[in-house]
Amino acid sequence: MPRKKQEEKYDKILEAATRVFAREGFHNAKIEDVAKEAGVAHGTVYLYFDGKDDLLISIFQENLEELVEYVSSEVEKEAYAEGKLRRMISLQIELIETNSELAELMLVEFPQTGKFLNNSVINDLAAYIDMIANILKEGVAEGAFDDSIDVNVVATVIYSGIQGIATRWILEEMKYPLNKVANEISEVFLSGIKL
Amino acid sequence: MPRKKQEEKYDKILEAATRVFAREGFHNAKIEDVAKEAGVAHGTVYLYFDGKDDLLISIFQENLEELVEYVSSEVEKEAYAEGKLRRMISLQIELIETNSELAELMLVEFPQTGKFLNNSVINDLAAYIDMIANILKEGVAEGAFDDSIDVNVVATVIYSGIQGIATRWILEEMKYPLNKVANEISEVFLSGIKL
Amino acid sequence: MPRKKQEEKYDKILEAATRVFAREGFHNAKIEDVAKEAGVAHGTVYLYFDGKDDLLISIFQENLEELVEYVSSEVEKEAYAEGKLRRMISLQIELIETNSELAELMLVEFPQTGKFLNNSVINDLAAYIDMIANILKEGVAEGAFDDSIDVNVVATVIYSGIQGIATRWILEEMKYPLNKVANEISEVFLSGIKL
Amino acid sequence: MPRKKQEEKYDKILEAATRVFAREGFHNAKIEDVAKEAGVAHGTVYLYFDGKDDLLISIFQENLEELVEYVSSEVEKEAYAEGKLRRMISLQIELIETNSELAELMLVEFPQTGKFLNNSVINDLAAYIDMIANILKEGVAEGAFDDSIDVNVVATVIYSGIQGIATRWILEEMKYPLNKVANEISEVFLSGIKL
DNA sequence: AATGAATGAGCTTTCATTCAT
DNA sequence: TATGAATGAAAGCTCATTCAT
Repeated sequence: MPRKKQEEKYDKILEAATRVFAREGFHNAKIEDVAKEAGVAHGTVYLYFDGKDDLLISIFQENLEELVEYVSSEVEKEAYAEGKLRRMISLQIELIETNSELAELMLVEFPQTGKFLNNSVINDLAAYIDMIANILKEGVAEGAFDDSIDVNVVATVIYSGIQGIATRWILEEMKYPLNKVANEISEVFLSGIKL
Repeated sequence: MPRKKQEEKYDKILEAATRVFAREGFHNAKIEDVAKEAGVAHGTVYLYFDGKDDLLISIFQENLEELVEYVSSEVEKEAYAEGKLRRMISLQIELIETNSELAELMLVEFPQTGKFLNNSVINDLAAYIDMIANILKEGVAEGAFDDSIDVNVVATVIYSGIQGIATRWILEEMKYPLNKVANEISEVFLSGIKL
Repeated sequence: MPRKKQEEKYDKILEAATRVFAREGFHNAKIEDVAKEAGVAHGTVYLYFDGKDDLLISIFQENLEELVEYVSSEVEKEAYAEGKLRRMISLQIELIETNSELAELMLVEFPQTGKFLNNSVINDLAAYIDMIANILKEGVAEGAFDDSIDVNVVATVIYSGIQGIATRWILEEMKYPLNKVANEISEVFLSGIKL
Repeated sequence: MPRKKQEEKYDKILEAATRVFAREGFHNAKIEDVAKEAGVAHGTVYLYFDGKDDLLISIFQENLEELVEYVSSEVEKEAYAEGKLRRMISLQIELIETNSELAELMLVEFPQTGKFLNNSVINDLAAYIDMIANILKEGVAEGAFDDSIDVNVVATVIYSGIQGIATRWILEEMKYPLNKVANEISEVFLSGIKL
């Protein structure tokens, strides 16, 4: 499997796959479609990836890692937990809006196919929720958040709330701007957990 | 007279399909599997349903309708919005736990396949969220809930939060009892919107 | 995999495969060709066989067994080893001539593909050579054959001599009648081992 | 000057192909494997050969020619037909044992693929059998061999007997030393045809 | 109504071959 | 000469669907 100079092509195929899988759904998508979208012959896809499954797993891995890193670093710019949580939520919403194909794959395709694939992806997802849980713990330590909450459950609810909003938005074909709701969500959750 | 027999078989196939689709995933599942699970020949499936897609749509429709009806009627037993919301949340969680295969289908398979299918299902889902939105409106009218909230967004967040918790629970293979979290969720959201 | 009433189709496909594999060579032959030759759709082949390999193995097994049985019983009609050996050789030659496609498969395709397949077939072949060795042993016991011969080596040489003659005959596209040489072969070997 | 280098690579590839084809079987072998075994890029193979088929044909031709020449010259060192035949048989066995990969290709792969290839190879094989037939003719002329034999049939049987022994030896994965059987074979055939 | 044998479109994947470098 | 990335024909196999019984 070539890499290096040819990372260019590797990336091109991966991006094409992201678009095609999001558009057609993983199972409906054909390798041929991905190849066409990437402007290569379908055989070329197999030079860079082990097959259709590997393509999907690679998309998840390449992007989740990057995402967690980016959001983590951004969030650290805020001094207090409340700010961190707001930042995280708006960042997340923003990313979904900017990168809706990837989001669609993550939110809509992943649950369906994830079960049958390598679960390193599940671990990456867990890392993301852990990040939220850590913000909540900080808030509790700061004395800003209610200490009776179960941080893991609430973290999951927050993650899921965003995910759900985004999923709905995607299924409703992105008819309205998503960023407006970031504040609304932040308010609901913050009122819900602030002392 | 044969009517009874027929409906019996219709239901048997539908239930078998629910189980098989949840277990294998819609795309991986074979009509043959569904037929075997239902104890009929695979040809028989086509006497009751138009095909694989119709089977999935039928599952969604039959159950969503029933669900909305049941939850609506239960919720009406409560006098105030807060009680209604608590009731709705715990009922929803309970149903997911009791009927995890159906829930899995709704939460995990639907988003993936729903897009490509008849969107009457999307309308049914919308009806469910509307029901939540109506509870919220009542709460605002009662003066119990913050009137600055956008009831549609919050309804979606609540719906999604539950959905998300459940999805995670399903993907983590139902390792812990779900009902414990119903209260936690109710508290978060109610604190978040109560005056 | 259906059987029973449909053994008819099972046989039809097996015979078609024998012809096609002999004609095209196992590796060059396409399932499609076999299906066409049998007058069925290519999918049907998979109802009766697990795949291309299974088709080849099945041909070997179905026929070798039958062959060993038939030749054994025929040979037993002779009282003495010399007669048995003559009978075996002429029978073998005759069968090859009558059933040249099968013979071709056995002699030409098997060695190439056999290595990579299930070796129950190799055992069946061994059974055949054992049968020859047993005739030789009888001859030695009768005092008719030279007791200094290694029966296993000679049995293999006899088997191979026939096989080789047949292979050559097949590769030269069956230009001359094979049965004429049966006697010649018998003479060579019998003179070679008779006292 | 580059001539030397070139021929070196030609030979290196040919030898690599012999090994790989014998090990994997012609159809299972990949040009990539041959190239790797020869220590060149797979594109390079096409600078020296027209393709996969040409590679196989070239192996046959290069080696058969050499073989016939070598055996002929060796055989001529014997004065009488009987000696020539013994010499030929033991030489043949020895060569097979020494050069088992090539032998495997000749004996196991050739019949399968030979049919579909250029038949100059078949002619070379015929030349080899002719050589045996000529020895037999000499023997008859010397008055040493039975003049009632059909020299062509017997030549083929002898050739095939050796071939068969060798094939069996190869398929049984060379578990026993082959040279022991050379004498045995010679005895059987010589007793069979000597007066 | 029920069956299940048969169909064949359509997919993934492999790999001999080409050709720009 | 040598390379190896790229190509795309070709093949095996699956399974939703049909339909004769």
